[in-house]
Amino acid sequence: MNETAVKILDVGQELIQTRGFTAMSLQDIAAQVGIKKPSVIHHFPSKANLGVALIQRYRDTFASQLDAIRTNPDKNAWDALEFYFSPYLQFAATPEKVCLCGALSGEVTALPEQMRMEVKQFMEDHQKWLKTILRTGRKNGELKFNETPARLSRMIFNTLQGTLLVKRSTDDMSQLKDVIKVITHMLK
Amino acid sequence: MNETAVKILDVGQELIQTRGFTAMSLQDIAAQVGIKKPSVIHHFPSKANLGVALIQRYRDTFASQLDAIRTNPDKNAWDALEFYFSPYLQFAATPEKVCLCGALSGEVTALPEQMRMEVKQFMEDHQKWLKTILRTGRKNGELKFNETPARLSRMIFNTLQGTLLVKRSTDDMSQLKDVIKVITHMLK
DNA sequence: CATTGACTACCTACCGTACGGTAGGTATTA
DNA sequence: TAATACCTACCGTACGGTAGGTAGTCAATG
Repeated sequence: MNETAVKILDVGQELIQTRGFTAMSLQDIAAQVGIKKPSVIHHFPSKANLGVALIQRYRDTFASQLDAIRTNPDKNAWDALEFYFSPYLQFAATPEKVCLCGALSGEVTALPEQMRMEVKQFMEDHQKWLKTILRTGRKNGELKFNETPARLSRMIFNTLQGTLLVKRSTDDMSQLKDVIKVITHMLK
Repeated sequence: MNETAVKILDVGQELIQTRGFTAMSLQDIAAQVGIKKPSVIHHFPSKANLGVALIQRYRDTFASQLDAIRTNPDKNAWDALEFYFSPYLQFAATPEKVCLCGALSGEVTALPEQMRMEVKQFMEDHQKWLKTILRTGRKNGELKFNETPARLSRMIFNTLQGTLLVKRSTDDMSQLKDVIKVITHMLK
């Protein structure tokens, strides 16, 4: 993957996170990268293909980072959770960015099927990772809660995703801080 | 508001809830209503105007129903909450429908400003209503929780919105049921 | 060592399609 | 007669994508 292709993915991802896939055009991407529209197609054979590549990269980046912290014996459950919250806090610090897959979830039925599958996989990955952290964290006595880890992991993931979207729509940064506080209290 | 205009709003709302605003065309609406595209414009001067009218109607319908149950002395906090959950459960029972404003939240920055304002107002209305229910419910001893009503109302609303979107993307109905269970346990 | 051929990255020019919206007309009703 | 609801025909624009060409890189070869 060469430099231009990476730039295309970067710009495309940012545009989806801020505007959505349907509302983003190849022309928009080309302009921000500094090339012409057909050159985008030269690197990715279609918009759908670009979309898939972009989610895959996003998924992989998360997967390797989350895996690293999960298997690191120096990191406990609270370290892992704090790490997990950090990208949400980073998105929320911008005026318009949300999670890539959260952004896509609103128009998921208008997406090519391969993209739908990637979005689904992303969500299942994250819920599964959270479930593992919750289960082992409770076993170690670091976390305390009465729900099943499966249910609680869904609650946490869905809340964070929903909160980013609501935060952007209401332009109210305290949404995310409030929600993370509640989640934290639920685990003590 | 005549019959055709109402049908246009109905179809438009359904299309946004299932596909999104950007991905929905006036032609799509016309076809499902059984008229031609310029006739849609005859009833609503622009797509943006239609979008605004549609959210306003959605907001008003919720507002009057939520107000009715809030001020009804025969209904307690649990009645109100159960009532509030019901539309989410109805949406989740379909394969593709989410909350109108949840659907729009993913592409909010690509929307005309008036629509953005309506979406924002919807979310603030709902969070405020939930806050009131939580506060008075705790005062009456019906609900028990340690968070502030403000924080918890945000958590609940954002979770329900996020869960509908995740449910549709993952095609997993149990997402919503799990989350409602967790919310219920949090209030007991 | 110079020439060639294959490959890559990028371009201009263009295609068909679909979009939101307009102009202007007809039929119906009050 | 005036207003409403609807139509056909059309406009300009923007979209995703294609065709075909240019300039540069680089390895193989006479």
